[in-house]
Amino acid sequence: MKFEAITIKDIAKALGLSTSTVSRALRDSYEISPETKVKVLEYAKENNYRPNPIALSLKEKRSSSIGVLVCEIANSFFSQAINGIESVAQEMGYNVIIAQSKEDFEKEVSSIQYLASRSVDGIIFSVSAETSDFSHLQNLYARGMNMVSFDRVVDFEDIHKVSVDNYKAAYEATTHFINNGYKDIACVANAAFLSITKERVEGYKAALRDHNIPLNPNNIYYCLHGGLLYEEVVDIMDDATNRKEKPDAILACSDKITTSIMRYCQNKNLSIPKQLGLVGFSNLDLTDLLAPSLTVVSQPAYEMGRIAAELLIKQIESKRPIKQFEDVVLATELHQRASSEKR
Amino acid sequence: MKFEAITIKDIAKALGLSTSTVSRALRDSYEISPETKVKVLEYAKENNYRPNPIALSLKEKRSSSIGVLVCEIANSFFSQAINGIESVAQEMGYNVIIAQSKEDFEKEVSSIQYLASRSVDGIIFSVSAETSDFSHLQNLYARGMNMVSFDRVVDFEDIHKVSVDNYKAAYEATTHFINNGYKDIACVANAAFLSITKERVEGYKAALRDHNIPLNPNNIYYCLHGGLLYEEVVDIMDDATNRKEKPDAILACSDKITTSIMRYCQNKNLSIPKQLGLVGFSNLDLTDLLAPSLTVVSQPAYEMGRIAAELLIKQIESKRPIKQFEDVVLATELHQRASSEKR
DNA sequence: TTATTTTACGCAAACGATACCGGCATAATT
DNA sequence: AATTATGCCGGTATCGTTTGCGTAAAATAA
Repeated sequence: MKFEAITIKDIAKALGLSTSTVSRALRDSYEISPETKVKVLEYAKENNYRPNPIALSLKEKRSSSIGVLVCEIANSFFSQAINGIESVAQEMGYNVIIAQSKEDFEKEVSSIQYLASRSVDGIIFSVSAETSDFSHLQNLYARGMNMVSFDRVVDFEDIHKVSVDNYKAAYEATTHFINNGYKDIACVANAAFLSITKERVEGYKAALRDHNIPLNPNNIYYCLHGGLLYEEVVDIMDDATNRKEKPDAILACSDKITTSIMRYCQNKNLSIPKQLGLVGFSNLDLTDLLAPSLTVVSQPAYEMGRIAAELLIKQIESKRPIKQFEDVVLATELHQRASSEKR
Repeated sequence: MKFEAITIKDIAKALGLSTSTVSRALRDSYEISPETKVKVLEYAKENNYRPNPIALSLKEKRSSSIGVLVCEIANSFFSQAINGIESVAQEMGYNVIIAQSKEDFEKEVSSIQYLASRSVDGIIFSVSAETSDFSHLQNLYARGMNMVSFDRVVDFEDIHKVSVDNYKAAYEATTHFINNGYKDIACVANAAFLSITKERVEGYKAALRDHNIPLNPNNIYYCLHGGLLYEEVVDIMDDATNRKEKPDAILACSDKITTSIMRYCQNKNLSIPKQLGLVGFSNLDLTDLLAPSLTVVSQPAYEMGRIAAELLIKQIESKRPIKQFEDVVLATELHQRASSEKR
């Protein structure tokens, strides 16, 4: 079964005109008589004519679509960010093709290949937790694909970046713990390669340093799969809670990690915040309803998506190569709740 | 700036061959000598040749892409369903274009227009809460677009449908309330037009009837915007909790409605389940961590997405028009937790 | 040697839309 | 009356790829 749309040729045949005349009539060219225009326009409307975007893409060498690569749609941060991207894309006449890496390097490479071969006009990407080699992205960028790095940014020269101040976010969260009387704060971070991980861990370390708390290297944990696997978090928590010197608070550096830790604590009957304080990075809109209500660092995901899309589309539509590259860094918000209450 | 990919023409020119020879060599045609094939293949590989899918689409009259229309990506049910759709699409060589209606009729119409004009090969759709007129969908289907109705299904003749047994889900949830000693159970449903709303309300009514509980019409509430607006739920809850005869339990028929009610209760210091029992339809994976842990009806969203995508792609690739239309109805799961504990 | 088949390739049309080039009427100008 | 201008429209190439058809050269058969 196939969906057969009416073409300019059909209109031409039906009205005894040439395709060029019909094309010009539809585009309201001055070279076409008003009567012919009316005839064509009426016939087109009656038969619900829509120009074939594929033919246009082929001719114009652009597809009016942008690709988005994220690790996972079913993640509040990314779905909100995609919402932002979509809203801008819609306004500007682009459509959005989404690809997921599932935090898997191979899948990221093939997804990028896929987007490029689907002739998107540009790509907004956030790298997977497994990605330490960026050549697939760098090569594509070098070959002229329009790209904006987003959230988990890469340090290419001359590329638009949109992210949040992860250093400050972690610094504030850690300081919040310290101010509330926590002494031995652990940090469960994402994969070590990621920009967000490095920045958050740095912020965490800096906060300890500035408050004269010695850093215990054992207190820093990394999740190679970004917490996508529950077992990953279980192993870490087993270690943390069975060590000689147990941490009294945990800074969880991603949505998944945060909820996994909460689930672990529930399963093990560890009470938050009594036995363990918890602050998590999360964009879920019901963290206030959790037991206990969760102190979170939230990111302006929708806004980040909008900005990234605006930068990308501006780049796509720019006549001359862009010289000035933006490094947009937005602020996060710390919502203080029960999970990190004063000791 | 534009991303210029290498074409078959470039290869032909470089090797002193014709485009047809190159094309056939790439497709490993028997008409091409082994030496030429090797030359072409090597050159193609070195220069990272990828066939232009747009040109192919134009020629083949198919785009190898499917459209998905949902009300909202940032909704656990739909993002899981999209995951299912994506996984099948990937396997079968299709890409997915997502459009959101945001529960808005106008936006749904324009999104459908958009998908159709983007020449997708088929569409999986779940109608918006505002949609009572289905002609935009029916017309498109009549004109030959491959379509699968999903979740919030429509009652067209001869169309694949994938949904859950909403009647039974609501029946079981209501019965669960009754068995736990609740007497006056209200139902906060989605927009009245929706198939899921009708079925869930019917299941709710049937459970009451079967347990000889008289139906109080005031106990059925509808959310025109599907709970997307918090105020909508506030108005309903204000009414329900200030009536003379106040319900002692609420069946919340969507994710958003459920969390909105929880938030309302928290704001108003209404204790769940002491003052008000709550069961909600939800696909969030942390409802067990809420305060109180939430009794939910969960849907096999991923599986639904997979099935819908399989049906659609089978239909797209079928040579002859499909005669046999599936009406797949999957089972939901009731997870009993604290929010609906025995009175 | 001649006739026939096979091998290996090129030519050109097609998909839908656009745009340059050109042409034929009729009208306006000299 | 001859020339120019203008209004209106058609022919055709183009984007990248596939494919049916045609054909030269080579290989085989007669």
